[in-house]
Amino acid sequence: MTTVAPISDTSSRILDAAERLFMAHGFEATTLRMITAEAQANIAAVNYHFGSKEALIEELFRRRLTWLNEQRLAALDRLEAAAGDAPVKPRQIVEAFFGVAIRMAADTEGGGCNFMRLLSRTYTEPAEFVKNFLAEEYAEVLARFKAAFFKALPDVPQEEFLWRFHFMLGAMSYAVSGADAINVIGAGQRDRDQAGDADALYARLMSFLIGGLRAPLPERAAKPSKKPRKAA
Amino acid sequence: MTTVAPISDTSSRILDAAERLFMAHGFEATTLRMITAEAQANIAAVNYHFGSKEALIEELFRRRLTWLNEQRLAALDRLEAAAGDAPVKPRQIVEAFFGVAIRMAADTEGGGCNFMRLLSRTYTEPAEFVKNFLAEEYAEVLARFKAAFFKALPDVPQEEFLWRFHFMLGAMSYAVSGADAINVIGAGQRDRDQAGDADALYARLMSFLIGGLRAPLPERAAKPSKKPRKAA
DNA sequence: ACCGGTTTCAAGCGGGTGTTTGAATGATAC
DNA sequence: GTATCATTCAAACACCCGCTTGAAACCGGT
Repeated sequence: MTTVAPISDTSSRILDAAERLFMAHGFEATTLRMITAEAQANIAAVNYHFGSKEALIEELFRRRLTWLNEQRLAALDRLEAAAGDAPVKPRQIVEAFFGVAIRMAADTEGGGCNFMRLLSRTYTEPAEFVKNFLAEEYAEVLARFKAAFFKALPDVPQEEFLWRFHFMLGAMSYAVSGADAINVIGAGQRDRDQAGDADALYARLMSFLIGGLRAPLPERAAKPSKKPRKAA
Repeated sequence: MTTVAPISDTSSRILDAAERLFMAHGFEATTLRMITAEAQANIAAVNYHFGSKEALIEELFRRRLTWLNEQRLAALDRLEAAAGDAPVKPRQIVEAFFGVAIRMAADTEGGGCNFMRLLSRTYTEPAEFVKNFLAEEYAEVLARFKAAFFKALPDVPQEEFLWRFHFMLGAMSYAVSGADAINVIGAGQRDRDQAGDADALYARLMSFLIGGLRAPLPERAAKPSKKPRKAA
């Protein structure tokens, strides 16, 4: 049920363990020894199969991210084919981009859940090589979706839209890493209805994203940046 | 111009350096030797003044976060006093909570900028002790703001609102850590108008947040979670 | 049965980590 | 001037890191 055919038993066991542990502890705090212990492999296996810890991380992202972005592009292709020359509706583009991701985040058995939470956190990761790698992996899909959005929202200045897209990514990031984090703001006492969770989260996030995307444009310099607005 | 009176020269130099370096490289990848080198202090000074690396991190958050949350509570106090028994308008509550943060993120001289970007990233940080610490520090301010929101949005189910609040936190997180990350999605070629940036970002984020917060409620189970919706 | 190539393994490498120590230094009070 | 305290410092501590090594184990083909 994994996304990708296993190259070797050991190396895919390592990838799965790494995915889980990186998600749980972060890149730096997760050691190769933790990974190989969980994968029941020798520590030398990592360097044998991947070459280095960095290369392991890149391979880990590649095996899921290419599939994820292919799905996104395929969804966009379908939408654009169906729309002909007319622009695709913004909501549909949003669904094509974020829907695939949310669906992957709901996959608890195949491990897509772990990966999506890792990916979300990684978008703001400081490590240089990760940033460069992600920028490269995302280049095509971002170009396509940006173009589609620009066409679908001709009345929104492009820079304004790029920020809103950025905000949407942030909201999605928190959405998928949220099953834990939502406890921080104190919704923990709710019993989680496991099954409906994914659909409900999807619907919630979509409403929020569309609402934000279609919000009225801010009047420039709306508020003074100093604080002394005394009362309402 | 720092937020807090320096306990000792050395210890506040260490805190400032740590803030900058943690922001740039993350907690694990930043070593005490890097910090003390930048702060022009001996490496033993960290353990002398703070006790451990963990304690340094906690102190680093404490000195900014208490001030930040006091400002938030004071802003909410003013709003509630002005409103009397009537509920405060949602937009004002959003501004009280996120406005202070955005303003702090715009403070490049005092280092508030570094801190806010660090804080944003930390909300999804895996390290256990950080999560616990943050949950404790946020407890009061979250309780107050949640109550205010519930009162201001009686037509929104509380669980629905909590998720939207979570999404808003995500959007803000990306907003403040975005000056870098926005380059990933390719807005880099824009020349950044340094001065107006903070105000413009504030206005943009507010529009987006309010739009998302006030979006129509999702009809439950809006979409099938399987993917075979063939075309538009 | 023997071989060539792939994979696993225990052990070890150089180096960096957070933390500790005990002496040197500085400042303050009597 | 000397005793007292807080602070700084160089050096070392024990430990763990990512990575390498060279030999052992496995395995299909002939």
